[in-house]
Amino acid sequence: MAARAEELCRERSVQFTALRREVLEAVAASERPPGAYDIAERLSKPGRRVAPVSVYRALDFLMELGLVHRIASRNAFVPCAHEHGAGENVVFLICRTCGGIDETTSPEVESSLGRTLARAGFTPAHSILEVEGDCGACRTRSQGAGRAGA
Amino acid sequence: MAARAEELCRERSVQFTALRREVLEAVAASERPPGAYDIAERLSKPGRRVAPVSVYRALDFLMELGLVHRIASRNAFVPCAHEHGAGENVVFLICRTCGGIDETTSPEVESSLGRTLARAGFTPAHSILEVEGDCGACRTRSQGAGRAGA
DNA sequence: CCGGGAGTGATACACTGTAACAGTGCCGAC
DNA sequence: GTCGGCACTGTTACAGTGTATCACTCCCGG
Repeated sequence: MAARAEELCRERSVQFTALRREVLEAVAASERPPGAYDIAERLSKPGRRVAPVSVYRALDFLMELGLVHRIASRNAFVPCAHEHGAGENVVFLICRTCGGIDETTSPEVESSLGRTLARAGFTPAHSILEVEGDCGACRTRSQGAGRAGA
Repeated sequence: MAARAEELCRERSVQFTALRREVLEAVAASERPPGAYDIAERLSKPGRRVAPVSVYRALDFLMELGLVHRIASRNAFVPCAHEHGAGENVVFLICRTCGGIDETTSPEVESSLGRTLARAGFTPAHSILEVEGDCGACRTRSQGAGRAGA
């Protein structure tokens, strides 16, 4: 993850600083997509306080690079699971049971959305597609209940 | 707008109170999609203060009925422009120039999204699709500039 | 009259995000 | 080497968004 970030930063001649790496790692390491304040708390230790505003700046930077996505419906952040550049359409699958967020792309959705927008005379710059529901793992787990081992 | 709301409330045996009507009308009357605090301010007059919390309650109620939608990327609310019930998929077109938000539906997008989700083993409960860009009116206006009359 | 539920008012608070300014370190110009 | 500029981070303060909690009213049925 950090390796790709470094590469991207070299390409664009921007700095991949320690704080930015730490924020990226914090996002990547979290079970559930953390909020900015969660990240700030996580990075703060006795003797070193990371303010939310610093986290926001790092997150903005990482989002610019497409390394992190923002989940608008949750005010949370997820590491980008693919290697798409910024600007590509992503579908976020938000599990309301486990709280996990998966990411997928769909050329099919993208093209049909493109047609719909064209029909409406709308020029898209950027879109958000978030679906809340139940992920396969959680559904299986709840159906196989009663003996839902470990 | 209010007529349809009253009908819906009768059907479901819930109350369409004065406050709820006022909030609905405030949302419908706004040029730009207002935030909850905007609505609260709008409904407050000397001698009568409507607290944001009351507005939120009314908005929750109205969203339940599908009369109002929440724009997650803007923390704003729009009146529902269609007569779909809750649960139907809607695409929001957010113009970054005029700030207006248009609403459309697309069975095409809906079905392709459905297939994508099925492929991912994900059971959707509810989805958010918001596109930011330029609406036709604004694009025309900026291109026809220089003589952009009234 | 009494009890209970729905709705609202009011206050306080938690959470999310931004503005503004100061300090630091790096790097090129001189 | 020193100066000045730039990018980055720290710090404080604040604006904006949303929720918890309790009190009160109103209505309605017993």
